[in-house]
Amino acid sequence: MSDHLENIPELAVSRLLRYHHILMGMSQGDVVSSSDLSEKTGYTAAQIRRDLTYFGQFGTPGRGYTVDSLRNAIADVLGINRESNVLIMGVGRVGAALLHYESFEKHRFHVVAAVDVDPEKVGLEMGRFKVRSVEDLSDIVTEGDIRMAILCVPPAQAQTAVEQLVRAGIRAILNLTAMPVDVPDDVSVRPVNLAVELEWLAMAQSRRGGSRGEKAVPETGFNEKKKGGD
Amino acid sequence: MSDHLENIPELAVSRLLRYHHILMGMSQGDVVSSSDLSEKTGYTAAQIRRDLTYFGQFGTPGRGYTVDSLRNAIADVLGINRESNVLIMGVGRVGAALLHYESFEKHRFHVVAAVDVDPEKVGLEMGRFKVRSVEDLSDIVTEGDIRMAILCVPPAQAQTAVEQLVRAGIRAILNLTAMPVDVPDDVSVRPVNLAVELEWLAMAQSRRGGSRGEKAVPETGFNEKKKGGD
DNA sequence: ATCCGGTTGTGAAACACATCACAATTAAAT
DNA sequence: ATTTAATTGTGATGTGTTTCACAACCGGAT
Repeated sequence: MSDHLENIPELAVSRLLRYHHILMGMSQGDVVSSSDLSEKTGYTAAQIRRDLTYFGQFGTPGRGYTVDSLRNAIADVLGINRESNVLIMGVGRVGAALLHYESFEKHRFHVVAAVDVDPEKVGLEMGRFKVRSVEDLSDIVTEGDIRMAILCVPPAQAQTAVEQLVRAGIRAILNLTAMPVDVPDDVSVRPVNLAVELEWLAMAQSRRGGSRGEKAVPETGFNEKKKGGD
Repeated sequence: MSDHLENIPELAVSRLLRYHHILMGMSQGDVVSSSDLSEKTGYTAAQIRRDLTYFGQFGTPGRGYTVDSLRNAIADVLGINRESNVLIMGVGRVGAALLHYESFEKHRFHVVAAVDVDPEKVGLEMGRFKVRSVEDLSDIVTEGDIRMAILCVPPAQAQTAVEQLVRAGIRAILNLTAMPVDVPDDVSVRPVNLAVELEWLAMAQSRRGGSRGEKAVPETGFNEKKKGGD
């Protein structure tokens, strides 16, 4: 059983992440069928079952899947079944907001440090954190066993900040600045740009206006029915 | 020329949005070739050319595409070639941060109002806005010709807030709460969940750790090479 | 005028992915 | 035990998407 992530179709991987997320919101003991998941996701039941066969067999015919074990199996194959420490780079309005964000913990991400260049901000108490200086970055990263960072600096400083992060040992960066950044091949960046997200909505809007009613905006950019997802 | 959005493959649409975004960051007069775009996006040059053929012909052989006209053609077919007014629902830490966010304007999104339920917050001056009461929502939406909203209320209030928005006439909602919401079929929701974005990074991490070096995290969840996105 | 490097646009082939439809399996009821 | 209703897992099939490879084209140099 249990093929590896490489052999699973890209599109299936994005759905698996979605299933995982939904399963997290269900009570562990429950049983869920492919058609239950179908309703919640908008994907067909057959597709969901097929997605799962890519890496094993988890269901019992006639009943379905137990939430707990299925969620666990997916997390295993996706490689997200572990804790991660996270650092917040830049405690402007956005960074400060994230320091109070609570849903990271549910997903086993632990925000363990906040860093800024501005001497005015270094030393301030924000939420349960004391803001630390970017000069101590390497130490902070090492001591805290941190590999991921959320980048919330002003766009103009994005590239500089990224280089500091990489030098300090960070391997994965969630880029919330509106600025694209370059990184070495062995570092991952995931950009989140709210303006682009609004473009998706604008597209959906014009689609409706232009013709008859149509599907809602897909989560990843692909097939799916309605219902907001988080 | 110029087929309509319905006939363009879903996956191509998501790439087109990406091209559009990149072209926005280039000087209007310049000429860009499919291989230039290939470098910037990680998609193959052939695929980029193919994507464009779905709705017309814009290039000149031997030279490439003029940034301005290509960007415009893409915006037209995607239906995002117009201004949109946007409302911010909930001015907690996140909502307040967005009131100062500047890159919306570049994408022709105009934040024109901020609304909250909390009487303590109503009337406050934030950025260039005076926070208004959720009770005036319908009026605000009508007067401001607003069809899109960014939802930044606490998760527990998400569904209620969405219902208020829909009743007031909002047709598209960017959901920044970590809570899935239900909407009527004629309303679009686009969820943005930072914890899920971190999961993507965690996946990429474990992929590297598990074997040899590999691709960076794709923007939409699919093929692409390296380089941070915006 | 002609050549030449560079690039587009696109049939055709290859590939990836989704859907269909059903045998195999199970838990529960009788 | 046997039946029943439900649901999984998967060959086979069909559709959608990407890649390949190259003719047609353009602008500039000679």
